[in-house]
Amino acid sequence: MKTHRMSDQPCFALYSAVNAITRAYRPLLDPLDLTYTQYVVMMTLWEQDGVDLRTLAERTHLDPPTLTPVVKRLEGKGLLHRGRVPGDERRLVLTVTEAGRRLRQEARDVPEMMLCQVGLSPAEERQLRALCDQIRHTLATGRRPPDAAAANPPAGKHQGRP
Amino acid sequence: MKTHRMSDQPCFALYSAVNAITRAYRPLLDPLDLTYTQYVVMMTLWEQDGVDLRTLAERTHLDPPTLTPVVKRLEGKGLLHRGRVPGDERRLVLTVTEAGRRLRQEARDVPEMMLCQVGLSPAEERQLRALCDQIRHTLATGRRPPDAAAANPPAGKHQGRP
DNA sequence: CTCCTTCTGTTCGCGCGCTAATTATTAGCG
DNA sequence: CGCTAATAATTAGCGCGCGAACAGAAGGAG
Repeated sequence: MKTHRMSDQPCFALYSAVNAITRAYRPLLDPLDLTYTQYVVMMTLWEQDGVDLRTLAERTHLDPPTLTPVVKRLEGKGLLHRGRVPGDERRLVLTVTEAGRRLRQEARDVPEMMLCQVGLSPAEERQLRALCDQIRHTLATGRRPPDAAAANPPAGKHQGRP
Repeated sequence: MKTHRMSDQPCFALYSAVNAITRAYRPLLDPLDLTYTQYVVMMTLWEQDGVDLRTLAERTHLDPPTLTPVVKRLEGKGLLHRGRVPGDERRLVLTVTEAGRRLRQEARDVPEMMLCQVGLSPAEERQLRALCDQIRHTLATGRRPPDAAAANPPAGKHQGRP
């Protein structure tokens, strides 16, 4: 019988690391009056706004029911505008306001400060990002990406689909 | 100016991967009537019970205010007992019940099924665990572990402490 | 013994993150 | 045109995860 110790589980390591990162982000984001999720949403909209809620959900990998209250709070802070597509009253149009663009300048050093706090080398960052993206992709599609399947055979016998 | 695209941020990759993992765990844990956090707590107590809340908090890397309602729900399901140290009414003693031990058998395949779903090779698992443990340790102690500091110089100039 | 400090656990308040159900609007089809 | 199906967003309900404030028991100095 294998160990099955909690500390040996990669998922638990990930889970604990993310909790630690969220704690570490708080002091950086408190001066901006943002939570980490709100920061993720703003960062996504800074890249490209004028999108609807579903598009935002796909780009953040979050669900619409999670995002609805988040964007409402961000609208309440005056950082974005929740409009509707003219001609289709169902679809939202999320637009960053002038205040939201100003906040972008205040937040411009956050990613680099965060990277330094987690203390990874550039090579380790790339490794970690690749592994996490692979996990997310595998779980989202239900199978491994074809290129990784050849190079790195998975561990056990409980394949999700044969 | 560097990219600062959301998809380039290792922290965002971690955050999204953990959300995906939590979603993936749900169908595995629903038959056991456990959430992922409850599963983590039970797994930790299966390793060693008879501990107090602070010890459980250290081993799960969670806070007492998070764990109090979790262990109360687990007690409500009859999986563990919340007693007090005789002679020190402050300290809890968390003990797995007979039903809790039975659940351990039902849950014995969960870790392996989970590992297969995330689709990592054993080597990738080790890499990921090492990176996550390093992040958590760095953020918890405020500096990098001495061995890693020599081998992998960190990226930028915003060192938390000089 | 009494005050005061320390330690353990709990409560409070807020913001996610998700599933399921609901509402409102549009598209499609006869 | 009118009915139905679809689509987009929201609401409802639950369980974290955490900082801050609190309650109560134990320990220690005078």
